[in-house]
Amino acid sequence: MKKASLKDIAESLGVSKALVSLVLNGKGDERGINKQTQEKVRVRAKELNYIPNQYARGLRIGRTNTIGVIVPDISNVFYGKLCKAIEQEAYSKGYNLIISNTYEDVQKEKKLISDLINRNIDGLILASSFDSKNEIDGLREDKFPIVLVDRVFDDFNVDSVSVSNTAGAEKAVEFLYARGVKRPVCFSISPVYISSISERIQGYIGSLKNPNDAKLVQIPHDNIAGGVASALAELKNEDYDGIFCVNNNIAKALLRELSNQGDQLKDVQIISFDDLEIFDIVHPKISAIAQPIDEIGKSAVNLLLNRFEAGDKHKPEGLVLDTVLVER
Amino acid sequence: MKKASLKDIAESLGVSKALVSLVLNGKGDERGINKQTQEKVRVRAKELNYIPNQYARGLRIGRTNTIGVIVPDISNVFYGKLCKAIEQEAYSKGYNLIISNTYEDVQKEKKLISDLINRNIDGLILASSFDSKNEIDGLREDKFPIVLVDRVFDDFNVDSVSVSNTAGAEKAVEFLYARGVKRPVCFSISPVYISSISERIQGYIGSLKNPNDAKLVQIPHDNIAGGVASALAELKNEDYDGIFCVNNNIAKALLRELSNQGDQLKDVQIISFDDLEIFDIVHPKISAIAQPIDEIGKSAVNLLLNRFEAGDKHKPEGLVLDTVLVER
DNA sequence: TTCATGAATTAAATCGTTTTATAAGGCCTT
DNA sequence: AAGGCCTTATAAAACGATTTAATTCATGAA
Repeated sequence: MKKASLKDIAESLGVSKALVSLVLNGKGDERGINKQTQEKVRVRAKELNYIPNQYARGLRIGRTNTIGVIVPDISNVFYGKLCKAIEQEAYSKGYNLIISNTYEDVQKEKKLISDLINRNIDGLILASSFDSKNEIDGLREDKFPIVLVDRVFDDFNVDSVSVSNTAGAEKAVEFLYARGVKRPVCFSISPVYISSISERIQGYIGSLKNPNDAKLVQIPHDNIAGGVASALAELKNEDYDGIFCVNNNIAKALLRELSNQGDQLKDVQIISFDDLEIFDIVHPKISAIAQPIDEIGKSAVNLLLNRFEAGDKHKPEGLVLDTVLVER
Repeated sequence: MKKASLKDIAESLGVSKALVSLVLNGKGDERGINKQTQEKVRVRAKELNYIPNQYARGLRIGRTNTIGVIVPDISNVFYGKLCKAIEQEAYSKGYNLIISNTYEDVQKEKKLISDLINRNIDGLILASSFDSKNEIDGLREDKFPIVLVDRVFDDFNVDSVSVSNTAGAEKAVEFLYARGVKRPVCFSISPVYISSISERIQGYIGSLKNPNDAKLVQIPHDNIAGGVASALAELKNEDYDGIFCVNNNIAKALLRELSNQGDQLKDVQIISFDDLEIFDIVHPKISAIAQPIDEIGKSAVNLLLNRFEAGDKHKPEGLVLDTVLVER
């Protein structure tokens, strides 16, 4: 049983391919095609289990109803949930996704972008690892529809969805103070050129009571476990009583290290950017600055769809969503 | 700057599209095309930044170098990691992925399968929520290349990659006994028709010292938190000292519930199928039957690629991988 | 001169749609 | 009988690649 094509339907009914195409695309009435004929076509299409070949269609009309998604690592819960949110919204609007991971590899990201584009995706949702917007300027010039998420660049000419990282970090510091913390320290990831991370660091420093003795630990992104361990060792004799983790990876590593050491840090308050389900079942419990992941995904898709409809006269939008403090 | 096509290259060089196509597909020598001409073509292609239109190509040759992946929920860490493993292997072999989630919705799964297939994916990797293989018989008849992962059916006519769930569950029970547990109970998910789950239950029952008083709790998959809570309440007066969770979702819910209740179950040993990073940073620590996720993904892709090459004379293979006990 | 051989290249068909421009036929007017 | 005007339907071109079956042209052999 081979797949049925337009031609099969047409021949079996003794009509033309054009007519069948018109009917199945809902243009039957508009084009004044006999109701009965229309009905016949629809019935036969169902009988033959006709499914249009999207590639022929895409070739002809230049759209494929497919959105490309590029994230650093889909097995990271944050991006997993983000992809889920994107997928649900896209699916409900009739779009499929092609998802790819960069693992923070800039070269791979470049290759992926061109790979996806020549697969005729209609648009791209990108959580980029690039250190500057230069890399995506080419896309901008080509007016390729793109939405940046999570990690954005200061550029009003491209759609983006992000959260108020600075404000989130401020909330985190305020929370620590409110819990009686006197000297908070920030566990950050390096490199810090990624917008979301640098904004969080700024927010942290900016809201310290005494910005001059900001304690900032940089942990290499490719050796988080080791970085956290040595950071804790170095801080051993320092005087601190609160920790702000810039993302969930750091918080997880911190938890693991504390667990290994038999958590002798009982009197330290911890808060992390990104909420994880596990944060309230571990010891010590970890408070969090939660991102509205579903909304980020949903907005990104809708921004892209708007762009599809408006075409060139679309005015790029930089959406900034709020975070939520989850106290534990 | 519009995208360059074969025709653009051909015209700018005064040769035919056919020649350009041949050269760029590496068939230049084989077809005896002048070396210099070949060089000219390649140079010009680069100049014009030529990228073949995959949809035209796919339409013509019937392949698209795209693999469809359908999983229940990509934001579940297990499937997230599985997708990552699949993506890495596929990418290294020149394939892209289209990933979709079913959220255990059988109707959506059906729709997704036909959606993906008419997008001309070359093959499908499927972690199915179907309760019987009937649903995929249509695909089998059409000889559509498909590999089942994680959840398989007893059917030697379709490729599959799974783990030895029964043996894994046996290991789990043995582990509990070895830790001095006398009366283990199994927290299962319902419905249990999913192969992986039912095999684990069988393994559990089969390896009990006294199968007659097997304690089996069924927790509805759409209300795991509530199910676990009421299960614990019911078991309150029962006499048990070990828990085997059939998957990570149950273990997570159990942890949360224990945490809420201030874990008054200190003397209960817990082991879960599927390992999670967090299992060793929570209290109580949770042992696990770990699945070789990377290998599952890798094998699935390679099985599919073998099938592509061998075509109809491919003999389906049911790969069963071993689990690893992680003691904590 | 003619014919075969081989090297290098190409014309044209094809994949399955969509869409534009046109046609066929019926009926009504004049 | 001819024209005009609906209604309904269709032929054919286009999208951009691949591939088969030819074609051209030079060379060497008979």
